[in-house]
Amino acid sequence: MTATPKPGTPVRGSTTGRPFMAALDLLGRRWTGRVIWELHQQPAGFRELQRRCDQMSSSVLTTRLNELVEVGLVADGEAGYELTRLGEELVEAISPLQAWSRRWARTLARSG
Amino acid sequence: MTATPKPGTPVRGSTTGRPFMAALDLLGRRWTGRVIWELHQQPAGFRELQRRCDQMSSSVLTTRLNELVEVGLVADGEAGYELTRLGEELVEAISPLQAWSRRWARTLARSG
DNA sequence: CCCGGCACTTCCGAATCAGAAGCACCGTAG
DNA sequence: CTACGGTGCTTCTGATTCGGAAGTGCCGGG
Repeated sequence: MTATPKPGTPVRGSTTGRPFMAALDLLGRRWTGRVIWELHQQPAGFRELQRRCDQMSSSVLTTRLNELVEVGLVADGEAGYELTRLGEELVEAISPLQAWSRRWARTLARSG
Repeated sequence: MTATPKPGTPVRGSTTGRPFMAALDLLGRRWTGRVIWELHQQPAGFRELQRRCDQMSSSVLTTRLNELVEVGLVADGEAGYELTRLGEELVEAISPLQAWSRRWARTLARSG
């Protein structure tokens, strides 16, 4: 498996390991954002999470969960998988994206 | 090529086409976030952009640029490729990620 | 005409992903 | 005890996507 991107470690496309680049790399993997978002809505076990992510493949879900645990965004607790404090902070950091995406939809609807 | 994710269109992993899911899908492609970020720093032509993105492959850069133009985030102007207003708003929407990534780095450095 | 730079495009091997199937481990019911 | 359903993976195969080198066509200058 490809190395999980972490700040301080050189990642795909950046030899410096700048935290922001590592974050872009981590988020730039299929399903990563979605998994984080769903766990923010509600902690869940493996299968429920898989259902909520439109039946994403179990093999990818396994690797995503491992990656996210490894970098401290997700923990395996009593309620199943759940976001850590850091994970919740990430959700807050990308939550403006929600409002933006609605603007995007409106703009595209008018002109595209 | 896979369809470019757009709000209102069913996208990979979501039959509803909810704008936010489309945004997560779009950003969840390799290099997309980075390309947007670099264009925000400074508009650039194809080759300069490729250099600034750590020599990402030209084939992928071409498809990313086409996708981003298609969904109205990037335009091909006088200074080369540049973000549209919508694109700049997206950068603002994800800019909290910068501060977060630094917290992430500090936290991992202590405990990971 | 020749050269260099640019913006791609094409090709192919490698990495990643999707999807189905299967496995081992519970806890409960019989 | 055995059977059974649910869970969290793991494995496998084929499709998609990515990486990287090479090539193409189009300027503009000399």
